[in-house]
Amino acid sequence: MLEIARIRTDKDAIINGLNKRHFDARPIIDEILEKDELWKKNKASMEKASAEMNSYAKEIGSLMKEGKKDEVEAVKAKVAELKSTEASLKEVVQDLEKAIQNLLYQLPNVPNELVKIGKNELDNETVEESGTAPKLHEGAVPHWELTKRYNLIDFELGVKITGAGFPVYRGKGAKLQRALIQFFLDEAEKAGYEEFIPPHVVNEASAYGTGQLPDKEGQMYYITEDDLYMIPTAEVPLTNIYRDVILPDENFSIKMTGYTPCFRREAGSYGAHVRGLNRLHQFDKVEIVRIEHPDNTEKALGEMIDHVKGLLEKLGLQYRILRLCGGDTGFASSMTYDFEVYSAAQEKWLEVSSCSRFDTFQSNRLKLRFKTANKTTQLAHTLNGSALALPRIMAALMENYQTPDGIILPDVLHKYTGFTKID
RNA sequence: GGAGAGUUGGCAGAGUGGUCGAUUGCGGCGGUCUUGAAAACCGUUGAACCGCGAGGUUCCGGGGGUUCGAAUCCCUCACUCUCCGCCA
Repeated sequence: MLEIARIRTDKDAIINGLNKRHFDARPIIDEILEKDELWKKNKASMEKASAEMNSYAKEIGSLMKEGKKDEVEAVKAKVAELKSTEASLKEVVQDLEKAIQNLLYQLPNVPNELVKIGKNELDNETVEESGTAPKLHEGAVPHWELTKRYNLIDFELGVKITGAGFPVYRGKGAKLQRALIQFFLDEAEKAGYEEFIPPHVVNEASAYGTGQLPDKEGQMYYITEDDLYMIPTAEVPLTNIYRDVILPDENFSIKMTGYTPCFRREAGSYGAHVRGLNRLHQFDKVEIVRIEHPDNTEKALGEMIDHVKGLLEKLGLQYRILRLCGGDTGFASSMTYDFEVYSAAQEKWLEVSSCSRFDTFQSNRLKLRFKTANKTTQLAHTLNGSALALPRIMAALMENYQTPDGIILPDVLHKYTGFTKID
């Protein structure tokens, strides 16, 4: 959520920035500013009435002590009028606050200056590309054939137990998945991230804190009986660790990681997009989250990108990095880099990671602040990225490392899996 | 699931209708003393909003009510703890 103070001072910059998303913010911002002016006016009158009432109340207090009953009655009469004035002003003020809040919720984050104008994924810029596509043998097949051939993942069994999009991993498939999680967590720890195992369901306040609510309500599984949401990513519980926190000074750089399953309803997709591991309702992911001083955000994002690159290089997967255009950048993000690995058998790029900076968009909702040198409070910056999402990594590993004799795993995984080959 | 007790500032913990945004202790910060440190002593120490400022308003779990006046009384919701039951 954008800060109202920033809208007051930087109106034009915000409107221009949001144009890069093809989002016309002007009508909303004009309405916000108009209501904001009214709010200030009414609030000032209301506070003036409150101040008068407070002083009368004190006066009554001292008159009571002196036992001047009749004078008390006279003062009470004066208060009665003020009270109804204050009550009606209060109603106006609260209505305005609610309306402004609702308008603010509609504004996405302002894209970073590096972000290019654009409508959708076709306008994303490729900023880096590594290696070349592996040459597969004659008769190479997509991962959904391989999972069946080697009995690694049973999609039909998941349908029986739960429904589409909830695969059952078994045997070496389950082990490979667990090995990758362990590998990713170890690498994150080496890079200085503290590991957490957070709750997999969160309350409403947490879902608001990171911006899943109110914009993406339909994306999350909702447990009505207890008013809880199943997490769509570890970003939600991890970032919310710092909800309503004021860090004591400016010297901080908080680095967290966590493995969790992620639950997404993902309504409205079909066909090849959801085939096999390409899109699931439940999948595993290791997430990295950072809370940074605004001066350090750019550097932090760079480090996260380098970390993800390192993982993909160790796994020997060809990848490319995209800087998302305005229209494709997530609602809360000011800049997002997507990592895609090349799936040789499907002959297409699969998104395996997304690293984003949110600047103050999340921290404003979270009330995540730090104390500056001169004792004021300032909003911190939040960032997060996948390092990495498991299903498409699994898919790419299986497809790209397949041979006529089986799937030969990259060296780095051997100590985690306990086997080198799936056949 | 049943019964009871709670929720106050970074923490501990007072406060049951009127100068209470809140006694006190610890912690933090500044100072005196000291070669330095500790101890002792003195001072200081929550957040949000409006305002150039002076200043004002709001916040004692959330919401609502009673009252001229609420941390304090009433209603309601949430959460925490204790005991019992059930159970990994």
